[in-house]
Amino acid sequence: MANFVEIKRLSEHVGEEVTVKGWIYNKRSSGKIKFLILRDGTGYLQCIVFKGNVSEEVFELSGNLAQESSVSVKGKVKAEPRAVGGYELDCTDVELIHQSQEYPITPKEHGIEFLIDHRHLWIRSKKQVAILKIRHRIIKAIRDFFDDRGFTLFDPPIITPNAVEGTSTLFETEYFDLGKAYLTQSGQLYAEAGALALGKVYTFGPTFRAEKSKTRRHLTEFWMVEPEVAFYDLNDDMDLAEEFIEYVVQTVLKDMKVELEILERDTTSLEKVIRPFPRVSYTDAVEILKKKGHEFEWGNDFGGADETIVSEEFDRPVLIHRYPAEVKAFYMKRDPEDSSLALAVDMIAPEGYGEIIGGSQREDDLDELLKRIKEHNLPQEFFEWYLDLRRYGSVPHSGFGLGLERTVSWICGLDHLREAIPFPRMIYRNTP
RNA sequence: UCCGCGUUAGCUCAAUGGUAGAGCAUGCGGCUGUUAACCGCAGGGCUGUAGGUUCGAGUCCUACACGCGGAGCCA
Repeated sequence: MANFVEIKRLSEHVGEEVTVKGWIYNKRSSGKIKFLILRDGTGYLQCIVFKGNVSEEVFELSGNLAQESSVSVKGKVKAEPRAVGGYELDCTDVELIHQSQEYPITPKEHGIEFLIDHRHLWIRSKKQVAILKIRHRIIKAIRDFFDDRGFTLFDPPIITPNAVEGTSTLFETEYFDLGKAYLTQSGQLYAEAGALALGKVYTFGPTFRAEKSKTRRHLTEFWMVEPEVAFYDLNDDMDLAEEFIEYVVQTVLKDMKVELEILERDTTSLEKVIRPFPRVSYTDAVEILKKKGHEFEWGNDFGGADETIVSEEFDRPVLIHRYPAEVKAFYMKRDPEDSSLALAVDMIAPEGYGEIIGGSQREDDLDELLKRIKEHNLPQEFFEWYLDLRRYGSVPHSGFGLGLERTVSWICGLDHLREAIPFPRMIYRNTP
């Protein structure tokens, strides 16, 4: 047991003399009294340094502490409604661990360019700490959800010899004597192999897209969860996605109230994320667009603006299913009732956050899949192992991918994905 | 790749074509309950780069660089 107390546990020590270690978040002074706001990653604590209660040296030191200096403070814990967090520390001693140099991120406003240049320090700020804690809670909720339902975590390779979907551009690398290799853009094909081995699996890891996307909804490196289940059809897949999103959102609402408040997130929209979610076919969604006076030609894929317009019809995430096969990936199964449609589903988050889930029932027929690979001009030799899954006990199976940062961004109410991950990787930035 | 906007103090921003300014941060001083504390004083500038127009350019024009936002693509 360490010899200091975490700020979030101070309520258990009212009246006691304790030691707290942390960093100077801010300070104020008024003659013979100084207010040090300490942060330690678990919370914020107002430390009172009265002249007379401490030695002359400690009083002077308290006035000279630069922002973000690290200190160890000793004092008595008091309940104090005027202080942040409801408790404060009546200091008897302040020990300097390290005097900070002039800290670049001041308590005033900063521009995004400056903040992102100082991302390694920016993550110490109150809102960023709240976001990163919510991100962690979301990750845990995701893992709990699948673990509790008998899924096995199945880690796909990150280095792959070929494009999974063939549509996006990939980060390329030389792989010893074997020639070009690529950073994965999806673990899905491997998850399918896993599902036929283990029944229910999910992958959870980083994926990479070298597309020159330059929007608030894109990162070049992002985390994705991809469940894949044997014997599930598209409807089962949608049921799973619905239950999953409801669980994640409601868990965060329940456990992360303080952080959501720090972010000033209006949670009324999140509170409505309760099953069942509306389900509309692509064709119906096109009708919604037309009805609202937007020009749209059946057969095109939805853009971000189109998604938002459709989602505004509903008060919770909406599932759009059965897209034109033309705009979807080669591995998606065609709708037996209309072969021009793919058994695909996207989930669109409310409030303009766009697509957070993309999934489908997979093509399980060998000949159909061979035909698609040819149509898409994909190199069949790279897919032989994938085709084997259709040669040896093929079954209907389905899955989806959830973008972690988009989910974090939506739940936290962020206006850009770059704040949803500790160190974002974007087209014109790979530092810090 | 395309379209739009921007670049002035460490940071956030002002400044009719006519002497370069404020707040925060920093330093010094004041204040016994502050809440992005407050009050006083001080230091701090090749106005992104290179050209051009003009008696005179932070301001107008051209090019370039960098950044931000959006489109396409997608999670």
